[in-house]
Amino acid sequence: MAPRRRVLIVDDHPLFRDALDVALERAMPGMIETVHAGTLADALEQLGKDQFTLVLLDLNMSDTEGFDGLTRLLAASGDAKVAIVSATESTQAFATAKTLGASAYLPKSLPPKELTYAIWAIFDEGGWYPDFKEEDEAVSDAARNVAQLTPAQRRVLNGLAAGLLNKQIAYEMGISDATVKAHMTAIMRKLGATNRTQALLIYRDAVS
Amino acid sequence: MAPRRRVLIVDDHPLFRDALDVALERAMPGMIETVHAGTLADALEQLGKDQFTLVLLDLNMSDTEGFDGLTRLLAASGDAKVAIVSATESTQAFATAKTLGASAYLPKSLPPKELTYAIWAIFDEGGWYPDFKEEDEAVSDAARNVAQLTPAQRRVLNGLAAGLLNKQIAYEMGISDATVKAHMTAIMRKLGATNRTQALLIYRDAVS
DNA sequence: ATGGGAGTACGACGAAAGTCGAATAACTCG
DNA sequence: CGAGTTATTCGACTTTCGTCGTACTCCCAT
Repeated sequence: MAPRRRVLIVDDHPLFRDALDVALERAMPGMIETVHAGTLADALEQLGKDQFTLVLLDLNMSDTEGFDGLTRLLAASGDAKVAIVSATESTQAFATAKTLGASAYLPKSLPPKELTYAIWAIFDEGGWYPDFKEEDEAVSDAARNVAQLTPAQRRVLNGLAAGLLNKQIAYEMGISDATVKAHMTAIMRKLGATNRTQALLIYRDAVS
Repeated sequence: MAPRRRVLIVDDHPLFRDALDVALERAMPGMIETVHAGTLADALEQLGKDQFTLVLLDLNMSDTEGFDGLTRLLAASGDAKVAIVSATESTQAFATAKTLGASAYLPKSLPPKELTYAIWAIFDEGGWYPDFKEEDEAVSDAARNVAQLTPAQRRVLNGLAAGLLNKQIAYEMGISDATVKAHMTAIMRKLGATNRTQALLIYRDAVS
């Protein structure tokens, strides 16, 4: 008999966490033990306390916007695989998640049967992605550039994508705005932009 | 017998102008007289000289980016209807074109038969649009806000969407950067943004 | 004609963004 | 363990942005 699996479900919507619970139970009855986390902070705390086999992360959380949470979770997850659950289902989003290191990408629109199959694939084959062909060079370029940002830079970039001032980003991150500016400079260099507007355009292109 | 129709084809790609020529001829053999324009400046000049029944405008021209050309053309077109021909086919683009006053929107991917039908519809019913349901409130809101921008403001906004500095936009428009800033302030007020980053996000949301 | 009301244009000033250099921590690799 | 690399942090300067007041034009409505 296979070992019991511990899965951390990270989603700010309790109903949706339950839905994922049910889906996991249906896919592997009695084999899975789940822990719920309603915020990213919660999730990171749980990961610090216990070992998990898999983390299911909702990308569109109020706590953490975009791919910021993914990298932070990946950094803290140790051996656990991280699977994205998201309402957005563009090939760019798939590609970015894959490049960043997510093991799977489960669109919320996925039919129950395919979801079950995807869960099997995650445990048996190490991952699962929707069918998509790797996009043209330009798109992968942008995604690759975004992928090589550091966690702090990614958080700054998310602030930018929310239309925030450096000062506001600094407050949210608990650092000085001088630091945010330094991060912003690094971001622009890595993305090949000369100002924040261009950086935003490139970023939107990569993750849209 | 119906009167002869004069159509102005505005596209910087000669091959594509010819293709539209052929499509028009196939839809209404012997009924249509066309004039070609390779740039927006050309088109405006032609509109000044002659009367036209219809103007076919390519949105993605090197001369004029985005919906800026559309409003300028609408202002100069007098009685002529203006139909958009474009490679982008998002509902937002349709909605924005419609709100700005374009009579039709012809995606380049349109099959020949439907294109023929669309041309008939433009002349007989006054317009044609791809099937799309009016999007949720927020999107229409953004489109409506973009629609109420003045021509100069629209050109500034296009510069912003290209990632340009105010100084660069000023050079392209042949005005001082102080004026560009004034336009930018007006744009942000109309779009409900507090800085250029937010303005860009709202704009991208409206026309993506 | 004359008085709004837009639209466009500009200068000046305070605020925000971006650059440069430098210091500290954390991590890797021989 | 020490050396080198990278991430993060910040302060000081310069450049760019955004606001405010103002002026000029055009239009059209009373």
